[in-house]
Amino acid sequence: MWLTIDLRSETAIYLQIRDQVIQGILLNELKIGESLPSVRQLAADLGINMHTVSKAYNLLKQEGFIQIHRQKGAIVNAPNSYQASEEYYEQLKKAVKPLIIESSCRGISKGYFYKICEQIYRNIGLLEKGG
Amino acid sequence: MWLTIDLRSETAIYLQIRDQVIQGILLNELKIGESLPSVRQLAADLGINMHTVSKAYNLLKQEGFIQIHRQKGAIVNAPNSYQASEEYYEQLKKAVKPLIIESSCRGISKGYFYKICEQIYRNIGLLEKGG
DNA sequence: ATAACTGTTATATATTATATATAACAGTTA
DNA sequence: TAACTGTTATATATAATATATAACAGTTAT
Repeated sequence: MWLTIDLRSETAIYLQIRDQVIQGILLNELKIGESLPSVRQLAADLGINMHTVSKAYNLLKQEGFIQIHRQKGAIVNAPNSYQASEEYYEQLKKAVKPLIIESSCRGISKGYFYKICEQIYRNIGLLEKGG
Repeated sequence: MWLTIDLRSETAIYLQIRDQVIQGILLNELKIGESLPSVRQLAADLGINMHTVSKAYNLLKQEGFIQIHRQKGAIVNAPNSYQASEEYYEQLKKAVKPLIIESSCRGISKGYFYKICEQIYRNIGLLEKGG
């Protein structure tokens, strides 16, 4: 299973699932039209409650990443369904800003911040399959 | 007062205070050795509870940004007290990574992501005084 | 000395978010 | 008919956040 969770993490379980599904889509581990495990199946695999998985799936649906069919289950959407919107740009800015402010305050230069980002991008690139 | 809070924000009040104090330090609105308002004073100004302010101050103390003296109040530390540590680098990476992953998944290129960061850095630079 | 101010501690309460536990429902598929 | 979907409902537990009072111990100004 490509999905793992950390029960001791400060990040809520349903958000960990959400983030990893998004990562799976980016890395092409989850392809367009592909089905995610059923809420019961994934919950059993991870040893958590069904409703926690359901919460993650519904969030992903609300954000456009997947569709949920009553019978077919959760299916990965095409990229146009979750293309960055103006609203998302603002949300992203609001999320990045305090990180830049604190890191700057702690003496991390712009160049070094970008270096850290480069590491992350490189790390994603290495994981990415079939470009 | 240079500090404002948004009660409807998803960000906890005590974290909003923390973030703005850090921003104040970065922008030199708060100088080394300068005192922050007392917990009671700031709470009254913001129309919130004393303990919420106290929680923010204690977090800032724990992170090295300020010192708290029983009588003198909360005093801004010198930069060496909150210089980025190896632990902080890891924390920063962990915070930035999901943002890069989601934005990439939503079709935002590395170049555009940096453009957004540039906007933020420029915005900070414009606000910065006597840098 | 007294009053006014510090941060701290303690106790109690309320709300919200997160997570779990069961159970049942309605529809599909084998 | 049996086994599987997501969904809905109800109930409970825990933790985080925020507030409300009250008191304590030490400093500072009057």
